[in-house]
Amino acid sequence: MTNNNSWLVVLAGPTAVGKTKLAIELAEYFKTCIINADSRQLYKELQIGTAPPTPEELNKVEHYFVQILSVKDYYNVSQFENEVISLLYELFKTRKLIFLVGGSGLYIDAVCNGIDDMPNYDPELRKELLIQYEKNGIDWFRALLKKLDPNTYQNIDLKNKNRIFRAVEVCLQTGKPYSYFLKNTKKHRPFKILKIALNRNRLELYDIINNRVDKMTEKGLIEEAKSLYSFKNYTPLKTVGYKELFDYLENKYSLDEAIDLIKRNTRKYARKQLTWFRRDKDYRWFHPNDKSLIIHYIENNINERTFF
RNA sequence: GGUACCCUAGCUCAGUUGGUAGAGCAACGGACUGAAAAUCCGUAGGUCGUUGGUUCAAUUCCAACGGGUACCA
Repeated sequence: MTNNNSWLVVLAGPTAVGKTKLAIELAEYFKTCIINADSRQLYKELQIGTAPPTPEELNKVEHYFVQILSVKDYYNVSQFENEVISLLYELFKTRKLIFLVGGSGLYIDAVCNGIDDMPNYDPELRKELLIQYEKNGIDWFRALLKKLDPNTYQNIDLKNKNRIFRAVEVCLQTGKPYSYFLKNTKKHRPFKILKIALNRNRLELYDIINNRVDKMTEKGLIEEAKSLYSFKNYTPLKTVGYKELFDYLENKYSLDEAIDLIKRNTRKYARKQLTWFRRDKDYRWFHPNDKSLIIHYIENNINERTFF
């Protein structure tokens, strides 16, 4: 895979825009496989709410990283990066083009650029810090961060408690400031990358999202959420489509309110994804219906027509 | 038909003892390094129901009209 003719083609875009369908058509055309880059389609229990490829679709094209984990498993972007990269080493032995398809911007960037080497989080420490947080509030945490890592304190969003938590955790775990690990260096990849993003008219996208939520409830999303209720505090269940139904099951909302909230939060999520992909100027934008334009774009870039 | 109350941002509602107005949600934009479908930040948007009166000045007080809600007949 050290040759320069290996291509990773990224297909990104907001949820419900049509990535899955188009990716399968493209993979069939180029006779290759798909690596999923959607942080929630990794989990096998999330069958309905994350709109993973259907069994028929999975049969058409070889897929990787779809429903490989349990919601009980701990997982993170760094593991994803490492596992995808070693899989790519294998796959590029027999293929020249591979698709990376999904909507999780951070996961895609981790594969394309890499992320810095840092310690994993320590559940015990986090539990302890959570207790401190409840007791002392966010100001106490800010002060602690300022003491442990003035550099990060200067640069971080001090209103974002997840960021503060993470930085403090790394400092306490390693005895070194978080900023020591944060090098922001782009890793070299022994393959070329072509980035494609999909988008469509906003109202049309919202319409598709709203309809898809209705279809999910018809398919049994509520039952699925009920069956996963006992895992509601696990990270993978902090997901649009599930968290709202957990609140419904706790009588915080009516069912109708919960479903409206799922639609609203999915629309919001789509916008957040667009913000992420817009920032990266390497993306070339297409409408999901422009399949032949996309095929030309890929072929023009890779300069070859056979892929075996 | 009578009485009372209401009409302010796309929605739900604050508010101005008279000096042309805000919150939450929605909309739109942005940030993003082991929680990322997470977690945060910002922007815009109103002839304050209509018409008239009082006043230096009315979204605010008064009247009529229109629309709504509740109660009484």
